[in-house]
Amino acid sequence: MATPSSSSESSAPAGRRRARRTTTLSGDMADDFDRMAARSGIRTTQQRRLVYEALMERHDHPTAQDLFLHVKAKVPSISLATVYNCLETLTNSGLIRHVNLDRAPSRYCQNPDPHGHFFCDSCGAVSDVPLRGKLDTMWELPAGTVVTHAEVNLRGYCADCAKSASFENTPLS
Amino acid sequence: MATPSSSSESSAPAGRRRARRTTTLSGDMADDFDRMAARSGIRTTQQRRLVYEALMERHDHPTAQDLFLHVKAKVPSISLATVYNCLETLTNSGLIRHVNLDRAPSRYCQNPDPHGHFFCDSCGAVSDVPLRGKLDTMWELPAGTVVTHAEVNLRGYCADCAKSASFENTPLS
DNA sequence: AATAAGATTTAGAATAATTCTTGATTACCT
DNA sequence: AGGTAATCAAGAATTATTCTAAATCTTATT
Repeated sequence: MATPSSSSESSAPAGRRRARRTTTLSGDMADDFDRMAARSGIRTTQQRRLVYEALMERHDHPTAQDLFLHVKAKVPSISLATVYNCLETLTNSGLIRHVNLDRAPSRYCQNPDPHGHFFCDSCGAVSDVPLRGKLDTMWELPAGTVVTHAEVNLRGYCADCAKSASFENTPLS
Repeated sequence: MATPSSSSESSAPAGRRRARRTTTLSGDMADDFDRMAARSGIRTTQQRRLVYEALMERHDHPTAQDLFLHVKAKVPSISLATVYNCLETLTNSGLIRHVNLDRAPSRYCQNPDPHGHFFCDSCGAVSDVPLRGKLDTMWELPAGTVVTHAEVNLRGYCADCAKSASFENTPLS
């Protein structure tokens, strides 16, 4: 009732399996989610799919609140707690990443591969940062230590802001 | 009235300048704080000195609450908000460091030099981690980006815990 | 040493992100 | 299709941290 299907299902190419799909952008993305969810051993619920898709649409590392509003526009019955639950499940399954800077509201990252994050103190932008070299060559840990999660967070001024800014903080090096 | 001076002031060796010292461990450490505070341009209050000293006594990255209880044992009038204020001032002055893992209570680090932190998910220990190489060679940022703060947080199992543990999480690599 | 001005401290209230609780709904296995 | 455990919605609860206002302290200046 809420979401009219944009094109008739019968015109879908052969090779597509599932039929009922209430709300989504492209069937491909939804299939992606279902496939990854199955591989991760988590249940595929509509809420998880919507939260996942909402995050995949964005490269700006939204907060749970951001995603909640976005998803709620399509499915008004969703609750913020559910968005938190979905994000936790997706994070634990390795499909997305959870990003924290200081005690600001958590942000979420669509890119599950190892990388760092840069936070611009001037414009507030958050961006992915490729890391040079293999993770375990970057630090020295006692033999026998097992590292399951690594997090690299940088703060400062992005190139655009740095040009015009007189920053109060001294650069690191 | 509250704090009797422990020794007569007149017997202090020449070369010492300041006189009144209410509560401290060793004069040396207090002098350290006063010197560093002066260099950083912050006021030297008794609370800041006590919080600083409490942190310097420990290598285990205590929380604000931990430090509050420790200092309160000596100076019962101190408030938790003051401990937070002092820690923020000391952090902003670069005398100590603020450490966050996920959304657990903030921890504080006595070592202001660049290094990372390792959190053991089994025993809860937090330890400093030396970083190999210079910071700005570890990641790739667009030209012109200014980095003022860098944070490396690792999570997993310390050598002791890893020996006996069957961990649920897969190691990173 | 006394004074003035502004910073800091205290105590408790307020904030806000996140988690918890409970009953209803849903996905998935057989 | 039916049974069962997982998940969801709604709102209350939690809790680390920040804010507020009045009192006190630090420091620079007499």
